[in-house]
Amino acid sequence: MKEITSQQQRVLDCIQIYLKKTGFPPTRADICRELGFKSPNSAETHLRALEKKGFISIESGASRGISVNNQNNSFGGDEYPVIGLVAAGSPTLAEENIERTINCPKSFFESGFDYFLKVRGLSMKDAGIMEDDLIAVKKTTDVKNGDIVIARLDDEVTVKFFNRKSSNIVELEPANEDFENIVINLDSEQLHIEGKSVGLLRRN
Amino acid sequence: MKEITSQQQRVLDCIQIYLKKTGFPPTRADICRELGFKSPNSAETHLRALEKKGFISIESGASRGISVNNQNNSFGGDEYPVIGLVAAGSPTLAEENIERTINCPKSFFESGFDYFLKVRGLSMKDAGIMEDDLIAVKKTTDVKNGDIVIARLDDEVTVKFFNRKSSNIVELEPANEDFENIVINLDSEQLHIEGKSVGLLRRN
DNA sequence: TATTATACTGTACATACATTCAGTATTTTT
DNA sequence: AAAAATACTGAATGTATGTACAGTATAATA
Repeated sequence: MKEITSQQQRVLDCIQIYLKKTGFPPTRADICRELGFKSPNSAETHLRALEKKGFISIESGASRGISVNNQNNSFGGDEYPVIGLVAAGSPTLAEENIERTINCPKSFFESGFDYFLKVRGLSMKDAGIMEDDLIAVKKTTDVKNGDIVIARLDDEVTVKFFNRKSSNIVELEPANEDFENIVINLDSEQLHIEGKSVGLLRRN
Repeated sequence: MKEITSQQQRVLDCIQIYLKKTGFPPTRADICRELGFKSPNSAETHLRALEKKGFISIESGASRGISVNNQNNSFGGDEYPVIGLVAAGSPTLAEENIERTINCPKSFFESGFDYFLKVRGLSMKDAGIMEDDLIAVKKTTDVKNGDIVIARLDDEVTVKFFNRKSSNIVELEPANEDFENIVINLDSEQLHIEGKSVGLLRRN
């Protein structure tokens, strides 16, 4: 792979952006429109240069027959928000709570998921959940005993094991002996199940 | 999303396969060729039906202007092997050691990685690494003290903290008080560093 | 029973597009 | 100093391609 010029990089970027936006590659005219060229041959020569250098492949005669050879791009998946687990306040998908996004396929965690929750504290450390880990959360209220749930009590959001003791008693159990069980009487207290953990992602 | 007929499913599959193979969507004629239709209008009507039902979008007038709306496909990334951490034997990429593969972008773990290693045992549990977790391994021998490394002693492969005590003494430290440090004298013993952990993936 | 959706073949046509040729100019390499 | 690569404009052309129109036939709905 030879080195790329700045203009060729612009054209390559243009192709990638167009692909992500529309789902199919641009025509020569599309590239001209995006980059301000006035002749389709401007795009053509850049494309041929990119092909010669190995960055793209061009199917001869086919309209929009451009494919980007470089496969380590993160295109193709969705952007999933990373939400900080703040001590107070619910983990909503409001923009101000989104720290950043991560690109990965929806099917990455088996049952699908909705967002990543960034973990604070060590209350679940014996379950292998450490500070700054990202929990893949599936929004659901359908949880079973033993599930790791994202629960909200008033404005406090927490990650704990779910354990229904009786029809009106739920225990939220940490996985760390330094922390106490939280016993909730549903008759007198409000418990919101935001979702449950379906996976975990840690990036060193 | 209404229900799809079997023929429409065939056309949709055809589009996805064509996309994966070539990087751009098929023409009506391409679909006919793939599925044995003799008139481009056969493809056209199926496409319009798929559009009406919401499975695809069609950019009017644009050649190959088909985009698949369903985004939970895992296309676009690479396939990374998952290697079982057997008590004896090195974690090679030989086919017999590959349990399965996972599709994700190379850039998913910041510095890039080479394969997933499936964890056996709890020797690193206080580092949040549990049984059956998948460690993203980057093949390298460039490791620093405190890195979690995949090390091989004779035929024994293990995941531990790396700690170089002196020029010829290396300690491999577990993150579990039930396990002992492994002290290696490089003068008398062979230590192979297979790589280091750059991330972790857990799927419930 | 009439209507709509599905599932095709076959022909035709305007235009969307790739591609070539002819220039001009600057920079880089040999 | 010559050659090759880069970076464009502008015009021209053949064909690749979307799409409409005209049929035929069967199954599913209303």
